[in-house]
Amino acid sequence: MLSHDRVDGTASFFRAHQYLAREGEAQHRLFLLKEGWACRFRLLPDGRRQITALFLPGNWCELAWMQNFLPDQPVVALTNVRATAIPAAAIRQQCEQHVDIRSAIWSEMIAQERRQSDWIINLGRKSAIERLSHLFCEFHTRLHACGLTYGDQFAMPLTQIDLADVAGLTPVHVNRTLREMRSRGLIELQSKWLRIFELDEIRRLGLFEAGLRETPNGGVAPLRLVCA
Amino acid sequence: MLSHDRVDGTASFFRAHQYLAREGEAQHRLFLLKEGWACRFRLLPDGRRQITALFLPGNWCELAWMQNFLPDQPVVALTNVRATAIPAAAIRQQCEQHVDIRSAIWSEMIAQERRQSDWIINLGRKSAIERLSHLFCEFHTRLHACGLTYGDQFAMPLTQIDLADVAGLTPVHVNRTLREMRSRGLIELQSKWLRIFELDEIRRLGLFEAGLRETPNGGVAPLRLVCA
DNA sequence: CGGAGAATTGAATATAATCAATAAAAGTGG
DNA sequence: CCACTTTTATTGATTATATTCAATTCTCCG
Repeated sequence: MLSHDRVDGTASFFRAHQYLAREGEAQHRLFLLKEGWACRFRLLPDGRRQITALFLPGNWCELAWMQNFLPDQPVVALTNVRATAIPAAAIRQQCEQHVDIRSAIWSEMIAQERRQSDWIINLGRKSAIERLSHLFCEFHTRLHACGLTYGDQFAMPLTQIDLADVAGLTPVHVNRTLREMRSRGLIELQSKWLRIFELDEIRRLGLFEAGLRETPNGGVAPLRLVCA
Repeated sequence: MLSHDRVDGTASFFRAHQYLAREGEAQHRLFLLKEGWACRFRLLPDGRRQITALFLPGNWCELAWMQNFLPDQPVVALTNVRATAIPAAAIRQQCEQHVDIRSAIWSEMIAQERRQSDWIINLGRKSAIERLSHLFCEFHTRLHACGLTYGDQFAMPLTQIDLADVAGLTPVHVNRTLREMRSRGLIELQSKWLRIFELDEIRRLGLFEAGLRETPNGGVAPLRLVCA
């Protein structure tokens, strides 16, 4: 669909726990994730951590760096990560020249904002089991979009500590909530592999609205940038 | 700075509680707020409400509509609102043609995303008093940027119910927390007028990091679109 | 095999929600 | 401008959800 011959992407690899970006260190390349999970987070002075975004295969990390080279939050790999690194300037240039790239970037940005909005709703108004249910639905939808689901199951590499830092809970409470979900026959989670038995029921439970999320760019073809 | 002669903005007025946009109703104009506050929110089936964004004077409501005409969340005026309505198509066109407009829009988008990220941290990891403190700092910073603060005080039109729906708390708990803040001599809040006595202390308390937020566009002049 | 991080469970505690009632303030219409 | 209604603010008492502290077990990895 798109020719990106002029975008010189560099293959990059990160190991789990390795930083893709640090707070305040200029970042002149964006990463297009090919494989693995990463997250953006903030650490409060007393050690509390909140994950503010998850980057999954297909996602850009981070579009904001196109405009502002100084990340205000660190990004760290949660698993081994394979990505394509592309100079911010090159993307800007491509953006200038091609309508469809512009549109794709813009759509990705809006999708990101929408997920953030969902998280706000999650954190502000939902119980622990609702939050985790919603989260699992989100994972399923996002991974499904890039062909990484296998029916009702998929790789979910987050530890309970990570889940806690996403869902705004303590690891202990995440543990108990997962137990509850397991005992109710809703999910199966072991060895970083998640199976959702009752997707519809979990969607209801998590108040997940898939419909709206399926067309984040309102009819524009969901073009995905692919780099060399 | 910018000539916008080709952007035909229409003056629009809304009364408090009037909808600027409804979920699923196509929205072909964006609003540039001149005066008053509005919010975007989601209502859960059982009545829980979470406000996911606040629009203050100077803000666009909403940039996402440039790409996607169908809002996925309603926007309602919290006070009387005066705004300029501009066709999404016109903004897109201006965006295509002018680098500085493109840059300004992009910066606004990033600033919005950053505020959302802050809210996630707020909701996920902070206590009630920390959340409200952070919120008040955010209001102060945002209003200060458009000249609507008077020293340490400013108009803060949210009811305790609104505050609760922003901060992910119950109105009752907001009430008690405000009482606590008052009794500690941190703030004064009456008749929709907020005075912050100890801004530095409230910033510490709310874990508010103003520094990062002051330069949302990384050195690019903070150009603000002004319409006829 | 050994060690570190992760998962699990119990008990006690804390923060915030819920229920309920009253008081104050703001909006409405005559 | 005043009576009336509705919304908002306030407080107390009780309950619920989630946290904290602590200890043990399990898993993964080198």
